Amino acid sequence: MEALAALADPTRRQIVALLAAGERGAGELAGQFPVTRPAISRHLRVLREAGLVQVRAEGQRRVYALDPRPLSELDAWLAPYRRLWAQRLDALDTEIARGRRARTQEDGR
Amino acid sequence: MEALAALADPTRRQIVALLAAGERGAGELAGQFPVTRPAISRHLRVLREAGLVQVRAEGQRRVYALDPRPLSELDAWLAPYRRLWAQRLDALDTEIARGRRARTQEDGR
DNA sequence: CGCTTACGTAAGCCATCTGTTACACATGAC
DNA sequence: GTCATGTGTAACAGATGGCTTACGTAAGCG
Repeated sequence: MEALAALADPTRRQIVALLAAGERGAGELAGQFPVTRPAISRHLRVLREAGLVQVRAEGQRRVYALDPRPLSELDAWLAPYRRLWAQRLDALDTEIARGRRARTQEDGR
Repeated sequence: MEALAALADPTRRQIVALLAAGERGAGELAGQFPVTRPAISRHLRVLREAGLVQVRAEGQRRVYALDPRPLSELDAWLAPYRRLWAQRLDALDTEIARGRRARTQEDGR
């Protein structure tokens, strides 16, 4: 789950979102953000090391592409928790009622 | 997506995993980790501020419970990307073959 | 009332992260 | 070759993060 650390940064999430729409060159990406190009270069490095993006050289340009596999891993990590909110949505009223009843008894309120 | 930053830390992910199995007191949680209790207290604070856990006082104990809503948000954030790896799984063989041709000349499967 | 238990918080230390400016180094145009 | 273009890296400053050792505080017990 190294991807989580990479995705913790908002700029990197935006980069990922941009790349989801298609490949882009490094400079082209950098132009979308209010920070300097080296800063974006670093972000790209982090994303690369997390396996979230892949680069290929195209002449003097570096073209970045999203690699969705770590996102898929994240999805898998999330899977076991899904029943928690599914349950909550399915039986919202009863869950809340049950919880409130239990609390009320305990608190004596 | 503040939850992503909270979940970037492995200890906090473990806490979340523990709480997925049921509520626990702060000390009980701290006992599961090789760090000191104040460190866990801080982690719990971060999780609380990210909305991932809720606390209730039970006498002098603080009982923590997982709140799955931020996880659900994370799931929603992830949703638009799902088509990417679904697509990729379809064409996995070709993708991998192309990527690895440089290293392995062997091509059995 | 003390004393213990179960916590949270404050202060300080060190590592890591993010940003900047300055620089190195290929690629392409001439 | 010379110069511009595209991009990564180095070095540094400032902020943030996580850990530890005190310390504060409220709930229970005698």
